[in-house]
Formats: sequence, structure tokens, C-alpha cells
Amino acid sequence: MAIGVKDIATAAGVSLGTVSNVLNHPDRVSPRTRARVEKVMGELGFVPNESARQLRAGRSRTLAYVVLDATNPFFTDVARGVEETLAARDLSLYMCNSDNRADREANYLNRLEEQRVAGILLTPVDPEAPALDKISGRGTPIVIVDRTRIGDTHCSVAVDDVLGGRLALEHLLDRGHERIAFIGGPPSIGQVRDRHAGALAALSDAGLDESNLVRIDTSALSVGEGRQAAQRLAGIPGARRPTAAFCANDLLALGLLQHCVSTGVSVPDDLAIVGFDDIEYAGAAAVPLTSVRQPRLRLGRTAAELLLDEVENPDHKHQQITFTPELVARASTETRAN
Amino acid sequence: MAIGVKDIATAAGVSLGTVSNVLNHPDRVSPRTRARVEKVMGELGFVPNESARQLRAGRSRTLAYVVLDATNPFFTDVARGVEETLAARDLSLYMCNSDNRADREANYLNRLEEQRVAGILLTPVDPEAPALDKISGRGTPIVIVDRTRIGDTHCSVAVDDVLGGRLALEHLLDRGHERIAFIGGPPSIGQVRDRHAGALAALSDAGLDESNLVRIDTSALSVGEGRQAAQRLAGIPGARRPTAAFCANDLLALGLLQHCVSTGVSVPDDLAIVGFDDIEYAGAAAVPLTSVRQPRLRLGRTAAELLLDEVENPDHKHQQITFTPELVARASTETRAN
DNA sequence: ACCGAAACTTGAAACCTTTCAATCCAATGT
DNA sequence: ACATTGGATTGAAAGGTTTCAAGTTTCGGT
Repeated sequence: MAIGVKDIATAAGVSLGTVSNVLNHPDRVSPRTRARVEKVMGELGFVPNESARQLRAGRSRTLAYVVLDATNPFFTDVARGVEETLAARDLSLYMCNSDNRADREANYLNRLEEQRVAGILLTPVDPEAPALDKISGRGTPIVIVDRTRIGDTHCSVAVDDVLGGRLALEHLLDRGHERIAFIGGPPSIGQVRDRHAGALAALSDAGLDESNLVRIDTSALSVGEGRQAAQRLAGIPGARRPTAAFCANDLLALGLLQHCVSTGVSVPDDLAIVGFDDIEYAGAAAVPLTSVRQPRLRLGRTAAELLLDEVENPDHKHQQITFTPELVARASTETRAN
Repeated sequence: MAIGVKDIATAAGVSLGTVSNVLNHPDRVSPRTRARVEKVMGELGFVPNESARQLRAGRSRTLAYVVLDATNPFFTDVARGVEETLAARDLSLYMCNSDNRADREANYLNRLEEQRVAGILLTPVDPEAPALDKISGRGTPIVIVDRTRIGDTHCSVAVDDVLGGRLALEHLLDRGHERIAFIGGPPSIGQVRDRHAGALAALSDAGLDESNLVRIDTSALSVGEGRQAAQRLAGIPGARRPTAAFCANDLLALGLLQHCVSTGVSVPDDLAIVGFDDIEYAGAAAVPLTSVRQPRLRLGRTAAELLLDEVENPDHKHQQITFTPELVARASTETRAN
């Protein structure tokens, strides 16, 4: 059924090798034969079998980005940065969504390794997972995106999350808040820990006790979890209730905000909110959201460049690149009228 | 360097065929040898070469979803539905982002066909593109998602966009609006045409002239374009300026809304807004957005099921499935106090 | 102990390309 | 005319796996 090089060769009256040359080394073939072969290919609807190609030639022109949550605009923006860089070199990118589940991530990594993709960009569920070493040890380079990993066994690009957390908290402290909720989780996520740590650091720098940061744990960084956190926050007795919330990402912040708006809690008067990531929807929210911005596209572009270097450059050196986040102040933390 | 079945066979003291059987037909192998072979595989870090596998066996365990705009939450929600269905059968999904560009789409389709993926889910830039017929004619099934195509050469799942447009307009007419903007484009997108047609139909059913639907063309369905459309809308002299806007999707509506809020145009009092898709951020917007809801997850699940049927079932029949949209009323169209 | 059947294992062929050393041929220089 | 050159073409081998017909072992029954 399927047309192969052999059929083309027969139909065009040339040898197998010549057909292959037309495909891979057009310069080695005389213009006349090349034209003939290409014509036949068109007529017969020849589609090269990439499996056979790759098996023989060993190379691969596809990379993959295994993303933690494809529905989070932050990651799709990073992906856009990656694609920009890859498209310029005629490489394809497959996106895989681990949905924050280690088993799904492992599954995808496995499949990708079996497929012998040229390289993998990964925002891992657990950056310390030993599987990552195994995979890159066997020859599939992995670049870690938006996370960091202890040691220098991999390239990585990330944002200084501790600093980000600090920025967020300093902003709130500046605005007079002293009792602040930290909403985020699960704590297994290194970023959540880092952002929390940064917040704590800012607090103690300001001479305040750590107990002023009320931790509200969530089981994921999603809008739905944000809404639930809002309920728990509302359940805290008035006197002890925080006047501001720092959310570990914008989805949580949006959920929190949504709940506040619908239950009549005024933002920022009753509760100031700071998010993290500054996704496009943050600025368009019910109350435009103050957020800690990460350079999403640059993150993606840089990650792609590191990966390409690792793929192509024999004396590649691993690099851990850290970008600096930036606080974008909006209405959700405007100083209260008093 | 890389470990192959041959190495495993040697190390475990069995034949090639047996190793293969351990991999593909564990029941044909005695537990004892199986254990031994598996142990060796683990020790040597054997990773099957999927290219070779696929070349020989002909099958493939991956499907792909070529999406129009990975940053639009609508599509990532559809993708989630797809993944749900596929994960249950241990199939992997690769997502590719055509970014609304025909060349990129063609590129991806090409790569996927060369890769011999089992099947493709596609939200095409142009549903009538002849390339689609060619590809499925050569044996890679394609299911069209969120679009329809003339004829029954492919399976498709979509929402009745004409009805959706009608619902949106009826809602606005009910609320007393008579001069309404239709914001969307480019008109090459069939959905935009359909939603517009539905809007027109509702208008004439209500006995109003078509000139009451002011068309504002955009070059894409994005937040940024929504903001630009807002400016054009604002430029229309007061008397002729519409009192309501129906946006071809929620991203446009969010952009429009954002611009209104920041320039002091009151929504819904000065301008009522209806979006389309009802993405998660619609309800969380500055003014919660009235929108026409599409059953995103079901769309994805159903598309995946159709594709699987086409892949697995020899006497598969193409089906064009249409879902019914539903209007979700929120604050952005609340009746004006009068 | 021996038979036959059932359970397991084997080895070679096939999948479709790319690669590369060898061959061919036309054109050039003498 | 003839040797030389160098570009164009060829054909067989190789790449890692699955398949399947054929071969070998094991075991219950007698």
C-alpha cells in the first residue's frame, strides 16, 4: 500500500541510492534526474518513513517540551518562546502535558526516549528525580525549565523565586500590611518553597515575626484551589485574619479574587492580593492583579538555545541561568484610602 | 554505545526472539527466563528503539493534536478532554501548535505523517484544505476538531456556531440593545462567519435591519486584538456607537473589557459584552463575562473516541457530531438600571 | 522408561532507509 | 585518439526490532 523509495526508484528508472540522494543530498544528483525523481514522488504521493530514516541515520529533528500544566498560560507562553527559537531552525516541537503527575511525566519521558527525540525540555514534577540523570546519561539531553536542580548535571533556566517572594512581600509590607497569608502548595513544589522562603525573609528583614505569615496550603496551583483557599481564609476569625494574600501563582490569585468578588469582600480594601507569573489574564482580572512577572518568552527562548547547544555542540557546558523577576503593581494592592 | 535487544540477549543467554517476546508477548515466555531477561534489561538500562519497533511492526502508540492556538485556554481544555480518553488506553498525545499559520500547520502534519502517528486530531486553519484529504487518503486518519468540513470525508466534532451566534444576539436583543457590534475576524475563519451569520439571523428574526450589526474586523482572535477593537469602537461617534458587543471569542471579549475598564467605559451600562467559549477566565474577569459555552471537555473526549474508532475499527463510519452551545449570563450583560 | 502434546525458545527474514565504496560516463587536456 | 578527471549513479550492507515457522524442552500419562 504505502509508497517507498523503492517504488520511486522503479518508477523513475533510477536506483535506490539516487532517490535517497535526492532526499538528502540534492547537490549530488544532476538537476535532470533530480527533477524526474521529484516529479515521480509528487505523483505517487511519496511520504518518507521517518522511522526507517531515523533508524538508519540516527538523527531526529524533533524536540519535546514536557509541561507541568498545559492549561496554565504561563507554560504556554514559555512554549511559545521555545517554538520561536526552534522554528527558526526548522525543528518541530511536541508538547506533552504531565498535568503535574509524576506517573504521567515518567510515561512521557519514557516514550520520548524510546522515540529518540533529539532533546527534551522539562518542567519536572520533581527536579531531583534520579530518572532525569539516567535519561540524559543515556544520551537524550534534558534542559530543566522554570525549576532548578541541585548540582550541575543539567542545564536549567529559572527565575529567582526567593527574590520573587521577597518582592511580593516587601510590596505588601510597604503598603502597611502586617498580617499576610501565603497561599500555595503542595510544599513538594520547590518553587512554592522558594517563594515562601523569600516571603519569610522579607518579613524578618522588616523586623516582623514569622508568625505573621499565615500559611494556607493548597493541593495544586489552580483556579479551583484558589477559590477553596479563599473559603479557608474567610473562615479565620476577624482579628487574626490576614489583610493581604500572597499567592504562589496567578491562577490561585484569580481563584481567590473570584471568590472575594462574588462574596462581597472588597479587593484591595478588605484583602490585598499579589500573584505570581503575571500571566495575561492577571491584568484583565476583576481587579487587575498585582503580580511578580517572570520573563516567560525569554525563559522559553533561552531554554531552547541551551538545549540546542547541548544537542549540537560537542563541548557543551551545562549552565544554570537565573532570571530576575519584577513586581508589577496593579489595583489589587492599591494603598487603602484612610 | 546504546544497548539493544541483541546485547540483552547475549547478557541473559537467550535468543533475540525471546527478548522480543518478553517485551511484546510476556505470556509466551516462562516466568523464569522472563525474570532473568527483565533483570538484565534493568541493569543495562535498555531502552527499546521505537523507530525500529515501529518500522518492523508498523504500529504506533502516539497520536497528535494540532491545535490552532496553544495559548487559548479553550484549546487546552479540549486537549485535556482528549488526554483523558487517551490516557485510559495507554496512548500518548503530542500537542503541536500551528499558531494559526497554514505553513506551520502543514509542516506539522507533514512531520506527523512521516512519523506514521496512529492518527491526528486537528483544528485546521482551513478546514477545506485539500491536503487533509491527501493525508487521510494515505492512511493517517484525521479528525477535525471544533470545525466542520463540507462533505463527509472526515469525522468531525464541533459546536453549532450559527446557533451560538443566535443565542448571543437574542440575549442582547432581550436586554434592549438594538445597535450591536460584532467583533471578530479574520472572516476566513469559518467559525467567525458562522457566529456572525447566527447573529444576523437573530437580528432579522427580531425584525431589525442588518445594518444594526456593526462589524468590527480583527486580524486574530486574541486579547491584543480585542483591545484594538475597543479603540475602534470608541472612535465611533456617540449616536452611531453600539451599546453592546458580541465578540467571536472570549479572548477578544477580555481584551475589549480590559480596555473599557481602563478607560472608564462602564460595562454593562455603557457597553454590554458577550463572549464565546466560556473559558475559565471569562467568569473571573473584571466584569464577569456573559459567554456562549461550548462543552470543551466533551468536544475533546468525543473527538478522541472518533479517532480511536477510526484507528481501530475496520468498518468505521465517518461521523460529523455537533454539540449545542449554551449561553451563560453574567454581569457583563446585566440589564441596565433605568 | 517412553510417547505425545504442550510449552517454550530459536534464528532468519523483513521492515524502509541511508551510507559509502565502487563503478560508470562525459568532458577535458594533450 | 587516449589518458585523466571528477561528477553522477549504483548496489549491497547496515541499522534495531518483530514475526513466525521450525526446533527443543518439559511433563503428564502409561
